[in-house]
Amino acid sequence: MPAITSIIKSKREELIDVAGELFYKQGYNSTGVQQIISAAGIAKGTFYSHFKSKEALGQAWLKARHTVWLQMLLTFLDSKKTPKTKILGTFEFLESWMIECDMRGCAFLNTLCETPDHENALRQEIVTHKSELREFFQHLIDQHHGDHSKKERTQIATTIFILFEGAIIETQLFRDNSMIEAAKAQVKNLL
Amino acid sequence: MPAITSIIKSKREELIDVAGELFYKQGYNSTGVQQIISAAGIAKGTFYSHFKSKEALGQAWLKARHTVWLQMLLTFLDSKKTPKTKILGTFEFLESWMIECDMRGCAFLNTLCETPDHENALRQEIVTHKSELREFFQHLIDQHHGDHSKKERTQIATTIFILFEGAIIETQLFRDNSMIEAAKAQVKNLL
Amino acid sequence: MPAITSIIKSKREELIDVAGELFYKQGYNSTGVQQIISAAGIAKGTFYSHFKSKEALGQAWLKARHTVWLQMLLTFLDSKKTPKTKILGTFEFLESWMIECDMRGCAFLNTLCETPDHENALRQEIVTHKSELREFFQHLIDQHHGDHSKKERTQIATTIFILFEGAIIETQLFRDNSMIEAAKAQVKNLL
Amino acid sequence: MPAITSIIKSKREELIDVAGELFYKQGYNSTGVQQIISAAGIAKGTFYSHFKSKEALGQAWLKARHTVWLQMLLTFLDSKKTPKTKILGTFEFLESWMIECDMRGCAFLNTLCETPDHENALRQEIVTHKSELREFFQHLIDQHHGDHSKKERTQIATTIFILFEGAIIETQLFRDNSMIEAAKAQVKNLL
DNA sequence: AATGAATGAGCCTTCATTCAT
DNA sequence: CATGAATGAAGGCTCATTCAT
Repeated sequence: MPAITSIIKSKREELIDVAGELFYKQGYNSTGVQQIISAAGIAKGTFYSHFKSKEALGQAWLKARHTVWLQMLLTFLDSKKTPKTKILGTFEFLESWMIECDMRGCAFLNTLCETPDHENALRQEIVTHKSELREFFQHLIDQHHGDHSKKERTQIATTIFILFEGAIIETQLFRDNSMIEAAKAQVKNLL
Repeated sequence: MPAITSIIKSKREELIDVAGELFYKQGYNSTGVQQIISAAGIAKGTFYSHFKSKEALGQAWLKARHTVWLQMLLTFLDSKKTPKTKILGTFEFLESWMIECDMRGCAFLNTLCETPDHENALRQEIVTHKSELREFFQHLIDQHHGDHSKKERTQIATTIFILFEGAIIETQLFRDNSMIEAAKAQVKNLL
Repeated sequence: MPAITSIIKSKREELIDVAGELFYKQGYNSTGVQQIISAAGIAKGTFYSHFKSKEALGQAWLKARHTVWLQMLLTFLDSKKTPKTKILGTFEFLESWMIECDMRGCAFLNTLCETPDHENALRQEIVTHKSELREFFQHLIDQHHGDHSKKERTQIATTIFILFEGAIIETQLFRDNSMIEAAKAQVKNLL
Repeated sequence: MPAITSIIKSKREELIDVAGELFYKQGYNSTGVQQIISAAGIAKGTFYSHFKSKEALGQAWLKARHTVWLQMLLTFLDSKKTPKTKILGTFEFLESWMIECDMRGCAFLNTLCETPDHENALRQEIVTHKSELREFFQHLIDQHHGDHSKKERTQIATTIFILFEGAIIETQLFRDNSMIEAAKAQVKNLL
């Protein structure tokens, strides 16, 4: 039985799941190791046999979250067939995501704000995630605006990225989707 | 004598200053009351005679920060004479501010991300600050685009606001001013 | 009532007493803060309002121990009237002390051996204590051997000091007073 | 192949070596099993298949250290041809040893001070080591002072032993060789 | 033999707040 | 108005050892 369950999900992965949920809901700093192990039903020492520190768990969480989130987005966009509809769909995804998470916002941006020290180990995961998100927009814009210069395409993709990010954080603050609507409307003008 | 010194700066204001610096640098949650009173050179009890809780101090800090920050912005924009140059100047202000604060970002957005509970007392101050910032852009756009419809003007001001916010948070992450440049370039197109 | 008891012994001094007993019996490293506060009947936070760290308590302990120990020695030597009998009396004191403490040895030497890092804050207290003990022997030898050269007197006092120290540590190991006897016999030859 | 490598050094011996270095540098109590296995590059279970406890490893370490240390001493004394020069040479050995180990002192005395419980299993190894060291001096004195009575010879050998021990611990404290010099000067007078 | 997950008590220290002085 | 002792839960992490694989 342990063999079978371990095929399904390793203890390590389970720990990332349990901790990740708490990290997202309560914030990384506000979530204690004690709380994580209580939720996971394991002992302190066991935790530290899987992760050398809370920070290492935090890193693993963000790494996993990057994959999961991107997959969620791509699944959402599956029905959209053109670069343009995919880009606009990304903002629709944002709307449904924000409603679902009760406007909790982005795990990466939240963690960014919680880590003033820019040499913090978590920062690299955040940089990676956001870089790839910008790349995602860039890729779609390159397809959609194939006739524009590279410089123009970069400017447009970056603008969309900034609008996306700004929309996330302001939705988190104002707790309604009006900012996403405004961002999406502007994006439409750019396409 | 106390009257004179209190004209210069009251104990309460001094406390807000000292705590504010720590809150901004280290984050609100990561700054302890003990550290604040040590830095301020006062006793525990004294602290609680000025503020009923750390949260109350946090509120006072954000309230004061709103005023100070806006004043900094307006001073920066003093030389700009038109709505258009004032709006673009706001992004120039952002650039110089981010360099000065070593890309620490916005105290309000950082605190937002640290307070998952949206009923947190600090949230109201953040909402107020960001609402007024959006209003500030709205006011300038209303002047600049007097011929546009109200709906159009709202859309443009909101877009600029979102670009401003997104630029802040991404500058904080990537630690260079390229995002502000991109945002400013887009704003230029809107004016 | 609190006023009166505080005249007799402050909480801080009581804490040093309680901790000191544990430090001596179990060793500095093997005594936890939790155990100290349990024995003292106070809360964790209270402890840290009196001492900024366990190390600070350790320093205070050794500082106090130096005074107390020297007083014990001087009291023991009160009946001895000449430098010679005082020196030999010091070894008699050692005998009775070792019996009383069940051969636990010297708190300073024990702590020395527990602190490999020679920059450890406790080390200075140990150096001070042992320096003053050597000085104590020096003073008595200077009186007893007033006709000898300074160099000779220094050599003799240092020898006695080394014999004293060696006798302590070996008594601690072999758990009988034979080493003290041998040391004392040698000291007799030097006087 | 395992046979050949085991001729060179068994896993057990390697473990003693690795642990011993840590025990000596950091102290027995301050060195954790985890640190030992990390340094040795083996797993927890492997460790406990070689030693039933940390204490058992400690015993093995001291047992080995006794042999190694004595060998180091004898090698150092190889060039000394008389009992007298061998005894004085022992103090010269002490000087060079203390310099080499950065005044870390004697592993046996350090461990003695870390083990308040005199029934501790490590104590026996320490007793054995120090007893043999005293015997070593006794042996040389018996040769050198063949004309003295046994009682006199015992007194002299014990005195030298105590001076040696006292010199070790005070060199550890004061971090210079002056105590060894003084002890050696006194020993000269006894020969 | 060797692995490393599991245990749970313990490490030192800080948390925000209260309250008697 | 100021002081700082008092609280006790919580912070992240290590301890020596066991045991199923």
